[in-house]
Amino acid sequence: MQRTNFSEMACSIARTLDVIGEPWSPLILRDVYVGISRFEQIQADLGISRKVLTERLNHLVDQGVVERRPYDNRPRYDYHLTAKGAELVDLLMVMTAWGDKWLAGEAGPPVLYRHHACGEISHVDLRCAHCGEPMHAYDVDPLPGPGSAA
Amino acid sequence: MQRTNFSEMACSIARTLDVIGEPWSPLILRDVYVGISRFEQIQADLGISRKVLTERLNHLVDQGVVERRPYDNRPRYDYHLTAKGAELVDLLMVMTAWGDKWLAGEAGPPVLYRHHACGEISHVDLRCAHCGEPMHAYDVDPLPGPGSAA
DNA sequence: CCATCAGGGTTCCCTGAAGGAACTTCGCCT
DNA sequence: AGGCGAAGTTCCTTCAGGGAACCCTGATGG
Repeated sequence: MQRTNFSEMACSIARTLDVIGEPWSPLILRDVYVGISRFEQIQADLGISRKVLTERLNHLVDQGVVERRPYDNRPRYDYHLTAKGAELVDLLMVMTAWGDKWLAGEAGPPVLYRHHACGEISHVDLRCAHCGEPMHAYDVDPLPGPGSAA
Repeated sequence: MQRTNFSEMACSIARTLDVIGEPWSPLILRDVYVGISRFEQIQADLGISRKVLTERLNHLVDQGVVERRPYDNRPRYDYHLTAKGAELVDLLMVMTAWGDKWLAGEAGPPVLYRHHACGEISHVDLRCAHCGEPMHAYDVDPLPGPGSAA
């Protein structure tokens, strides 16, 4: 995607974008997460160009969020999330929650999440890791950190 | 960014990407959120091309996540988050948390969040909106919803 | 034992978006 | 009247995405 290399930016958002910010990457991650794990399956599911899919998968593997595994004696591989990648799914769940709320379409969401603990179809809510209270845009003061140009 | 129009995909992740998935958009949102709200300021802070910044801001305004306001009698404008945009900040906080954890760099994060409720510099954790228990990748079953091709 | 098949890519060309710098516009300021 | 500064706009060049065709490898099958 970006000509500009975000990883130089000393910003966690920018660096995260450098990992999954390229076009298609979040959708590829979603597919891998829900079990669409083979090249052909992902390509067919997303309608993505094979060239771009190759590039994205290589990049995700390089970044350590996805793992390439042989599943046959023949040269056949599938892709699985690493621990690092599994935590990126948080991002997908937040995108899903926001999209469901603000952009709800006719066809409805393609992925529903049933929460093991309560058994309900639910969505995520953000809490403070420290005190457990809700933590959204106006529940915090954003403070310029060391890497800020502001 | 994408030639392919994600908004057609009947997928909340894809539709969300259609709003803030283009290169730079999340970083622009971050700037607006932390108070870097004028065209020149954002351009200088990010080093983004003026052309692309214009396009992104127009798109964000069209999507209703950012609002353009005059701040002078002269033709001067600044940009502010709408309610829809403020909820997108959730996404930035999750990206920050993930990036801080997995991609920590020398310079450290550019934005720190101090939580009003507890006064601590903290980060977000995802909870089930229904039962309040932790909700991450392997705490849920992703179920194919109506829009899925799987 | 050669032909076919299927998965997983790679190569090629074409188009369109990002980068970058120069130019424009509008209204204040002196 | 001339200059300034914010906020764009225009133009050109370069590079990444789309799409289709091609390639390679190890079964399988007649």
